[in-house]
Amino acid sequence: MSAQPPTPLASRSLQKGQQTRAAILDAALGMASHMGLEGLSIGALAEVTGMSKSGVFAHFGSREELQISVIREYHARFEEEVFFPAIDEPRGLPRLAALFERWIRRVSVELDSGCIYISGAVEFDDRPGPVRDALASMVGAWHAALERAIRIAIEQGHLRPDTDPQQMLFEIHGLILALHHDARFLRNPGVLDRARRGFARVISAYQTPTQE
Amino acid sequence: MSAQPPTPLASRSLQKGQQTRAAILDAALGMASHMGLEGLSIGALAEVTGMSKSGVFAHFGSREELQISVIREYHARFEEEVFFPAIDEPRGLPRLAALFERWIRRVSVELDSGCIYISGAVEFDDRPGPVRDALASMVGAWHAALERAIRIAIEQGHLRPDTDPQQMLFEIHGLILALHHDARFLRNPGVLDRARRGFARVISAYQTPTQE
DNA sequence: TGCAAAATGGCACGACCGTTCGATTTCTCG
DNA sequence: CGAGAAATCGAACGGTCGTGCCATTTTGCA
Repeated sequence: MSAQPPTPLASRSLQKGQQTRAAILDAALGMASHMGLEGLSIGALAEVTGMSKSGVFAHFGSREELQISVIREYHARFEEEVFFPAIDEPRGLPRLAALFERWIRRVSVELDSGCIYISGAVEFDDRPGPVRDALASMVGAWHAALERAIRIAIEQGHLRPDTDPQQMLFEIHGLILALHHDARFLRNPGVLDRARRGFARVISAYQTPTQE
Repeated sequence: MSAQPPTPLASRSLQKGQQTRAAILDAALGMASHMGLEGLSIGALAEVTGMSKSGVFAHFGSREELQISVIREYHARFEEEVFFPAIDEPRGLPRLAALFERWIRRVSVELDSGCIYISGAVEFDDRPGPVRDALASMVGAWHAALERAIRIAIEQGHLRPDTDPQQMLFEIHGLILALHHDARFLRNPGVLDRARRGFARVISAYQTPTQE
């Protein structure tokens, strides 16, 4: 839908269109971060980018496709900022800790605030359809990556062998959600350190009783 | 606004009006549980209750007031189902555990599913105004009640005296949010027991090292 | 340079929204 | 029972929304 050129000729004609499409997507991501995926409006998007409504519309074909594109774009940036840098860390606890540290920063930073994975999950938990499917797929991939990191930490002997990876992931995920809630809704300062302390407690509960 | 009669005469004229108002509010609560507070529509509400749009509208005066009324109604039911029954338990850990157990049931039950506190926090974290204020007030009251229960458990000697109540509340709240996320968005079964196990781990981390 | 294709703009449609207003029905109570 | 108040209805307004259609501009390539 976005990689193969539909016309047999003109193999590399993806210049101007893709460029403005990227600009629209960038604005859409900022808008969705503040107003949610359901708050995305083609009219408002046109106003921000200085284009006409139909000009914006033509790039996606439907509002739903726009929402899905925003989700994919968020996924790409999330990988870039959280997953890829952390995956360079040594296998086991260091990598898991790096994933968490970058995760909490991504969620709580004031700038382009708001995690679409979290707000989208609430918006679409009762709304079946392609948008929900795309969202669930991305969130599932991220959770699977985290679970993998936990399993590696077990294999490396950093965590107790009887650790339940899904249970541990559940508890870590809860810390992220509480961070998001308290930082963005309640505007509690210093909540980032609460998340870090919670993570340390989870780790210490599951790690092999070496030092101490 | 809802208790004192506005007219000097007619002291007990709150019969038919309040009755249909309650019916509307009941339908609105169910609708908001599924579509969110922003998904509340006066037209759809009129269709469900079999009234006219203006008939529904007249009971609240504005959509915002309707949303706030829904929040207050949810708060009342939350108190009724979670807070009041648990407050009868003995002070300390039993009471705290009862609060948590009723809380997770309220959040994860399939029927009129969806916690308005949670979905509302996401919807209004970037939207100032009276609705957000009302929501934050209710959530704040509930968190304060929980923190009080934790402090009592410390006083009773059930929890270690150096326990940070806010930190503990943060971690418990995370379990609830993760439960809500996994149950409603990911549709993971058995996630209720994950929340219970997480709570047990939090308790065991903060409780006084008596038995074992 | 010129031509086809891609990109964008302009305009209007139909649907739904919250809200207003005045008429009408229904209730409440002396 | 009857008067006055409360509750409800019906229709309409102004607005925003996503979307379709067609003219126009811009782009990219032979």
